[in-house]
Amino acid sequence: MISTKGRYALRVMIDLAEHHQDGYIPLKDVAMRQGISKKYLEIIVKELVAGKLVSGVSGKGGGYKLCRDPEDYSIGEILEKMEPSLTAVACLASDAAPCPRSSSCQTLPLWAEYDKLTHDFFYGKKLTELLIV
Amino acid sequence: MISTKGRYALRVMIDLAEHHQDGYIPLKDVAMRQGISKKYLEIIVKELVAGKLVSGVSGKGGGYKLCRDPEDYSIGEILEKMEPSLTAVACLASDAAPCPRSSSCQTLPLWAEYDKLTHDFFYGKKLTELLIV
DNA sequence: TAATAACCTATTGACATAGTAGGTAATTGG
DNA sequence: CCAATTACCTACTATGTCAATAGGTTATTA
Repeated sequence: MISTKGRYALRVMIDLAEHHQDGYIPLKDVAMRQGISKKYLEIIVKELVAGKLVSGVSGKGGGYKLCRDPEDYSIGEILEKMEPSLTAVACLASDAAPCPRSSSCQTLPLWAEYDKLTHDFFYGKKLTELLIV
Repeated sequence: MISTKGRYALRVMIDLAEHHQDGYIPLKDVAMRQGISKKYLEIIVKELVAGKLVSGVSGKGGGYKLCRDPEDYSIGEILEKMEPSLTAVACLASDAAPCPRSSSCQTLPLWAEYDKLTHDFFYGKKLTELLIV
């Protein structure tokens, strides 16, 4: 399941993309428009900054802004910054302990196939495909 | 994420399918072969029984057995019996509270499309595709 | 009739989720 | 130049889910 962090992050990115020409956007505005607590969004945007997806400037006239042009973001990379893993099963997560059954596991190929499907879907979709403007 | 319940349930179903000709299979045997605690499997199999996927018989000579032929099960229906929801976001779960933003939500179509992809993938796969025998 | 096996209720430790609270540091418009 | 604005930081917490474990009772038959 995609958590609120992933979903809200996507909405923040959409919001910033739609106001990309307006320079730095205060988080207050995004929170207002999206109907999400500003305090909670702070946590989320912090991770987006750490992931080099957006940049922030403090002080009056400051706010957040996309680092690149909106068309250069895929949904997949946004979600992967926020979710511990986009993978369907713990066995395939990047931080997974090696499983002794993996070589003989009859279900592993199924999960791997689904993982590829998921990855291709979300990395194939671009942020601009979700914009209204 | 698919939980252990879903993954173990699938392995139980595979195990029962591979021993389908042997009549009722004691859970002890399945637990032994799969390397999963029998106690935990009891919880899982109980739900499979409630979902009419397998049937159980008590007493000596008893055990569990698939209700239908192995080729008549899809992976999707097995997983949906065990997981609260196969859906990617809470908004689309069957027990979800109606969201006031749904009509204007810019991300909802994305989640819906991914949900369909997931559904089609897992319902398209059959249990027999995972068998060795 | 004793062994076997399903079936039942309850409990628990660990962890993740979805926030809240209250502050400090940086920057600039007036 | 300073007060308003805004990002940035650390910490805390309630709630719920997950992944089991524990200890029984009931049903069936070799």
